[in-house]
Amino acid sequence: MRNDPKLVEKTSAGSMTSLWVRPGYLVRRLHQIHVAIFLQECASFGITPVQYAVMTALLNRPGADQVTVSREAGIDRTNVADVLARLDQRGLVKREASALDRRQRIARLTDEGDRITREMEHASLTAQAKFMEPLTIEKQNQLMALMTEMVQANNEYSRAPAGGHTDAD
Amino acid sequence: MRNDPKLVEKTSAGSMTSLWVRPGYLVRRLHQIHVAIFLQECASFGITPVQYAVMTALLNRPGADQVTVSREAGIDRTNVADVLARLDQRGLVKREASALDRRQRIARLTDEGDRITREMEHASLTAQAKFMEPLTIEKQNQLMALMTEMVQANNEYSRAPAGGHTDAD
DNA sequence: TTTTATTTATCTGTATACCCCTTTTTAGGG
DNA sequence: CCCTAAAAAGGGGTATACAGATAAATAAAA
Repeated sequence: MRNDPKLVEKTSAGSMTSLWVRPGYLVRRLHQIHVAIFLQECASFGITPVQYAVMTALLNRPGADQVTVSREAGIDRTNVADVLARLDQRGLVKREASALDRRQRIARLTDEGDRITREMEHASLTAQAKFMEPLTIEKQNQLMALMTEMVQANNEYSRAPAGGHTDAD
Repeated sequence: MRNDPKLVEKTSAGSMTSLWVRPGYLVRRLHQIHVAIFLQECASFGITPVQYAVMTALLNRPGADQVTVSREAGIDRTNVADVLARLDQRGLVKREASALDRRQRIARLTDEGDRITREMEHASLTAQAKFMEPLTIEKQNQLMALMTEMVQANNEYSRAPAGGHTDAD
């Protein structure tokens, strides 16, 4: 009780309240925490959450261009290029110019990249479980449903439109 | 219906499923979206969410050292130093060596920093409302409760321990 | 076909976030 | 009192995230 952060009240300020009532603060902390758990759980692979997202996107869509990967993984276009460059440098991804559209740059997992992506699935699921662990199963489902609703509704914000699907499938 | 991202299924991969069932993906997107809305709503001030968190922390605790600010705002210690340096450069914060403990570097809002922090409260609340808008009030409360529970339980992860309170108050 | 608009990628610059390591200062133990 | 452990800050390095601008290629319109 005495330790409940929500009890923190304004001090010198006028109407300032605790950060704990700000959705943005909680979302930011949640993100920090998830990244920390993921990195801890997947330390042996040396792969970040964003890199893993890109790799699974390429697993689902081999030979996708950067914009497609960006939409698939919900990552900024500019950033996707950087991430792919790092993965390329580590030999997990190879990139080549598209024959169909010479503006596009096609990316594909190498054999090692493919292998690592599949091997990481277990660690990834462990990280997820550890992250959600504090909540009961029912609350976990509630949280997932609420977050999904939020992301879908606000999808247009930020430079990561997040298609998740394509009509041209 | 046809547009529901959750309907995306595995393709070439073995057991890979959509990113939309991964809590980490949703949290990352939610964070991206919140930052985008905040920056849009507070564009006239040129202040980022993290800078705003630091400024309100200093409003609540004038003359705090960097570690205290870090805990108060839930921000990495190293990062707080960078943020304070930028705010100092813009004349919103002034820093000085502590007289009590010469290891510490004390930070304080300038008059302009104080003024801007207070002026931003309205825009900040608007951004919050816009962010949560897609949900009903009841669901908003549910989401806040669930996120608070998660952050409290996982508080130890990431280098931003987030005190939020002090026994020595 | 020439012009215009759009798309894709790249480059520069800023800001967050965190790691490891070092320096300075303080606090504690012998 | 000295010496060691701990705390605070800083520097260097990596990785995300996005804004703004430019260049190249394609698509659409005149």
